[in-house]
Amino acid sequence: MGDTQRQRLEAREEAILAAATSLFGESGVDGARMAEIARRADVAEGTVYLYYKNKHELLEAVVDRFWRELTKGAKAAITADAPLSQQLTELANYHLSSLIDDFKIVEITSRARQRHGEPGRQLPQIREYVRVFDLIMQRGITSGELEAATPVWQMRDVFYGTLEHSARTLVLRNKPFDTRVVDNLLSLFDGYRLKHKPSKQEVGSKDAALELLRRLENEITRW
Amino acid sequence: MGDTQRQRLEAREEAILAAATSLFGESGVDGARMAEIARRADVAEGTVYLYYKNKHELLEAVVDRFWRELTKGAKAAITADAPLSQQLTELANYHLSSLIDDFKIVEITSRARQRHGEPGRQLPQIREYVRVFDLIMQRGITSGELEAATPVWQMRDVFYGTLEHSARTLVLRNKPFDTRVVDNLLSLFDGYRLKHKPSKQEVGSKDAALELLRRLENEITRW
Amino acid sequence: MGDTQRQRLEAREEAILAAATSLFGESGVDGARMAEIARRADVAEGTVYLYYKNKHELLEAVVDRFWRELTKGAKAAITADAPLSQQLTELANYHLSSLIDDFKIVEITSRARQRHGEPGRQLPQIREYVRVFDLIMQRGITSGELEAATPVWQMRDVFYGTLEHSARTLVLRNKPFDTRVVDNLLSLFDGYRLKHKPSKQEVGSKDAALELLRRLENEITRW
Amino acid sequence: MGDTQRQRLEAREEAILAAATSLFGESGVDGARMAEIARRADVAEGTVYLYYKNKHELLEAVVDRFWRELTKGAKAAITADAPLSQQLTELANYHLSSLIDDFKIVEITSRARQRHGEPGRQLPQIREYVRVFDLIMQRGITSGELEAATPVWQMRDVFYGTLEHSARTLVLRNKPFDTRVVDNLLSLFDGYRLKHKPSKQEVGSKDAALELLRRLENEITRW
DNA sequence: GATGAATGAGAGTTCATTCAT
DNA sequence: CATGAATGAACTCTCATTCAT
Repeated sequence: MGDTQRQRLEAREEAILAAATSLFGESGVDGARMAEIARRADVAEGTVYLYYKNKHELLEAVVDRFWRELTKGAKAAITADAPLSQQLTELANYHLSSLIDDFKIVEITSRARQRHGEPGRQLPQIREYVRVFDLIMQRGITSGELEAATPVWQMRDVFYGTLEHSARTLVLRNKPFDTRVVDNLLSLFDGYRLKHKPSKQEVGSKDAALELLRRLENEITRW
Repeated sequence: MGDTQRQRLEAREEAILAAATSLFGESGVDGARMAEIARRADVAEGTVYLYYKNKHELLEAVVDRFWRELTKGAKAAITADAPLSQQLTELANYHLSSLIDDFKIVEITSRARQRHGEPGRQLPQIREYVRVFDLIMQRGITSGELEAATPVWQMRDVFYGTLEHSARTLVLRNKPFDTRVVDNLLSLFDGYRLKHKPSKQEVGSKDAALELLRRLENEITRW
Repeated sequence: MGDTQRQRLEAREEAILAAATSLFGESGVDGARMAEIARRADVAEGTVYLYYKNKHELLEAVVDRFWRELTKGAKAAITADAPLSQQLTELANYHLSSLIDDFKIVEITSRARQRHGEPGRQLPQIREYVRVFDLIMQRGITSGELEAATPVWQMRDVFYGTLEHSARTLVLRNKPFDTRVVDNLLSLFDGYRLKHKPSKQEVGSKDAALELLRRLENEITRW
Repeated sequence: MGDTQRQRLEAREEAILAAATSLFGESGVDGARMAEIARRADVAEGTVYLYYKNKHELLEAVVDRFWRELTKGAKAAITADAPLSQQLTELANYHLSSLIDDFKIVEITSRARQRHGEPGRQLPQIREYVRVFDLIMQRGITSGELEAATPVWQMRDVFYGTLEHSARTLVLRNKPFDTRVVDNLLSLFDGYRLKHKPSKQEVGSKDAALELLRRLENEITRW
């Protein structure tokens, strides 16, 4: 029974978090009414305050959970023993699609950083998420797939920042997930890769141009 | 006398905008009180409403002005006839340092996108700013300093996104402007640079295709 | 316990209505402050809004209640099986004295008709009250005490309108309830009554005049 | 030039009054904005205050003018030397149709009575208008067409009140002017009319009393 | 623990009125 | 006289939070 009791509590907390997440996403932090969150979680208004001291703590919990889940998902999306390029692709795909899907929560995150009017703090759960990126980069260096000259954080900033900005661009233009963003980023990342074989890549540059031309023609019609 | 009158009006509008900008930055949109903005602008509360219909329109004006000024500054920062790498450096430095300095306004920008309960709109002034980046990239392609294979918007996403994310990282870690971020980004951009000027031999029947390619890219850039 | 709860809610609603009624009467609709109404009802300002969405709905409730109570009182004031003339007298007395007592609420009624910027609506509760008058007239016709030639609504307009206007006249002159108004109206209503016996009424017309003279002398001192 | 000047001033005052009248009628006293009144009168906001100290004085002027014009119109509508019944008909028609047409201004009149929060004052211009009714009644008595037994003010209350209430009923039901209202009222007024001219026989020692009676009536009429 | 009625501080906004030009 | 930008007091209403049940 103690278990059942605890489970009910957790289910309730989860319901509140889910309700808050969805409403924050829909209406923004200030647009979301505590009363509406309670209604969606199917609890009384006062009940929310049994779980979270106030609206801001609820927001922090929402954001915290979001990034924790995101971290979990990122780790799950990566094939641990695959070659670097595959791992990067997997992570890029996951990152870009997630940011697109939960764009609103990402935007709201900055609100959770503000405690009282102080300058922004770094949220630990976000650092945890970023660490996933760093980890992959580090692995690449260790395995010799990435050059060691560029610091991890710099490569990560490019990787993370490009995809984040692309996500915002896509969302604001009502565009869906776009593979080319990932493709481009990965091919750029070749610049960080140790080059053993300059070989075939340089061959047929004009054919590549023609091929690209064809692709572009298709793209234009889609834009 | 008409001039004096107009000047006073403009000075007042400017004072209100400045007051709002600083307070929004310090306290966030919702933390900023209209009364305090009026006080800082040294006008009566009601006066603010002569210039801006409501708080949200004031916010929009603040954000609008910020990005317009940013665009102006970016254009001024670039040496028009310098080689690409210098222009990129100048733009990157300007972008990174500006985002660091006005981090709060950048964060607040998302609030200005929300009109009522609609999904986010793209703000024209931001597009204008982004266009500066696109312009540089396009110039690079046209001058043959950048390869034409990668669409402008993709290179720009890397450039813009990396610096933006780096700015956030720096700010949240209380770090100042860091040259290495720019250096790294530029050296990465070498990946996009043509390693050798196209020789005459490569010119031929496929040049038309390349030309078309370039034209198409332009169209894409303009959406 | 549920009963106690419900009773408390109703008591509160009643307190708010009473407070609003008195303050609207004293200060007019726009002169009445919601804060003062709350204070008089001994509740917090916000509490008023739990019961009424806004000031206008509160006004509507006040007016609605007033006319409903008035209707109830009118019905109670009439002796159901008395002869017509008595019923008319009772109703006239009730109507006149009520309108005098609650003159302000009657005046305010027109404000409750305005919803937004629409033309005035008829208020159902007033129609209900007017229906009491129609009912009496109708009864008189049915019982043969009133002639059927004149439509009920015309007789009612005379009855209702005369008394209402008299009430306003009296109030604005700071005069109290005046029996002569009712007497006069009722004697006029003889014009609507079926005349079986022209008999004694015509006798002693000059004596009546003398009698009236004496009465009038008294009245003049009173005016 | 002085004349032109004065004329311009009067035209302006008139424009302001007209603008205020129409807007008060459309939007009610509190719904009417001084700025909008100024706009309609084609003057600057501040100009209104050169002619009227504040909004309430403007309201008083509007109401005052309305009833003065109404009085003028009523006098013009009556054929001075026609028989009583015709004069009554003319007055009734005029009264009813005017109240219907300017229902809003009539309703607003009560607002003009309130000075500061004091109880209502009688407005002199309304008294003047009512006096027109009294005058007709008095004429009827003097000419022997109306019986002297009923005080003038009582007959007038019936006459005035019935029509006023009918006007409100018609307006609120979106009905137009209805002749039957006037017809009914006039036929009812036959109850007040002498059925036969007083014969000489009835004249005697009691005539002095009757005469006094008539005199007293007059005094009462003037309050 | 759960409820939801009650709270009341505080916000944005309006608009009659003023006064420098 | 006329203007209309500026004023600022005062309003209604909201909603996060509390607490008696």
